[in-house]
Amino acid sequence: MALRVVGALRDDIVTMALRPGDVISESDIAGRYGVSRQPVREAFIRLAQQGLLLIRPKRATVVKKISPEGVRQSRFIRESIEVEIIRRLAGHPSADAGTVLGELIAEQEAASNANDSRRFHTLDELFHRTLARLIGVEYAWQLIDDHKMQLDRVRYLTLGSSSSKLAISEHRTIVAAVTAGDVAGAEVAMRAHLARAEVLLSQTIAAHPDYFE
Amino acid sequence: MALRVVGALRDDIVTMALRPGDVISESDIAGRYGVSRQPVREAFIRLAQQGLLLIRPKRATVVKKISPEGVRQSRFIRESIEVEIIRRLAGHPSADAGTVLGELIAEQEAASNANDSRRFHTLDELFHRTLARLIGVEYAWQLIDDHKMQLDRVRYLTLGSSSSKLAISEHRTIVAAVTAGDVAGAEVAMRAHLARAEVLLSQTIAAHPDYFE
DNA sequence: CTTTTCTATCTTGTATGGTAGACGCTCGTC
DNA sequence: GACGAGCGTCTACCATACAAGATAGAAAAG
Repeated sequence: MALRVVGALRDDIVTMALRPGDVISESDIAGRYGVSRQPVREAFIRLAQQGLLLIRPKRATVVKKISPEGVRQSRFIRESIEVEIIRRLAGHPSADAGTVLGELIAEQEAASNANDSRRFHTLDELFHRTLARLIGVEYAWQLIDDHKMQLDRVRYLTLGSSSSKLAISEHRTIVAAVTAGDVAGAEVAMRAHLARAEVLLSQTIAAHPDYFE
Repeated sequence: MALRVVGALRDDIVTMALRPGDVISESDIAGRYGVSRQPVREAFIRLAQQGLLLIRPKRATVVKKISPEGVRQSRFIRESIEVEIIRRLAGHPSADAGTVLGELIAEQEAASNANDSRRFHTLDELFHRTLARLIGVEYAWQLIDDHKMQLDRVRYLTLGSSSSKLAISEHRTIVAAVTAGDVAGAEVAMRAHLARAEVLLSQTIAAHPDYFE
């Protein structure tokens, strides 16, 4: 089906198997997956709406280059929402929030010690998603997830730079502030945690300038 | 073209010409607009991704009913971002921000006195969009715009209840806090401004229960 | 009268043919 | 040698035809 093509292409894009600037035609992808052009076309439309492809009518369809400005604003959106989440969470600290988050951090430490960066990435995402779930706005996280694909492409380029120990430490600081009901402290900790991605971006741009616009 | 169908259908949906629960088939719309099924189909995909349509495979396509939970979380997203915007704006008050916003409010008052609710709505949207533009995150507003369609459907159901005078007053309070560099005050004012939509929602649900799920 | 099964007719999904537009290359001209 | 016009070839786009699934209603069996 068409959805299968969507998933396959999205994976290829975020894992940089399809690199920014690559041109892909409907016929090309259709032949590669053994389907007709129509499902591929619909997949293109979906991915274009998600900002991964750029359809230039009657010309070609290219994998969208990463827009530094877009990444910056995606970070702004994420920081706005995550800060609001952490403030509400610290303002009304639930009983089991600390335990649930503590268990997640423990698993993250295990993954970090095992050098399983893939699993650590999953747990890190789950940590932030759990924060949203604890105040009942998990749907809001789905929104972040869509825009996080842009950030994930950058993150994939900098996979080896495992600063997982630092991230775990920051997670602990955040949880501590939440359980203590320290709204201002939780906000500061969350902003600091998210701010680390800023330097990553400029480093990545310098390392792969042709992937950006 | 297909984009024309998208625009027409989106307008019909937010203006309640197509009501939640209505079933629309590709052939039906295709015949109505004098085009083939294919462009209509692609329009359906786009609108489904925006949460306005629900495509049930091999069954039918229906105008999605308004999800109260979805509206609630859309409001959460909007409040998170707008609060962050107003805090940054109050923290670094630019010189001409006060004048630009003041002119917009003056226009709003003119539209309100003329009972031109359509124009007032446009100006209200422009006001918030300008706030985003002033700190360079206009793209973030586009994101809100997508999710605001859900809120706009609710707003359209309560069109006559013109509380424009109150909105203008709140706008003035927000701008005053921004120009004074009062971060906390601006945040409080913005939250109060956005919170008014909450009672609107429950009222609307009671008035049109069959439009919600 | 109730229940079950089958069929007619909807729907969306897929495949294919044809169309118009944009690009690049070749050839001709200055 | 440099530049410009014309043509071939690529693309996304649209229209049409076919296929597969799902539902509603009628017909038949209990």
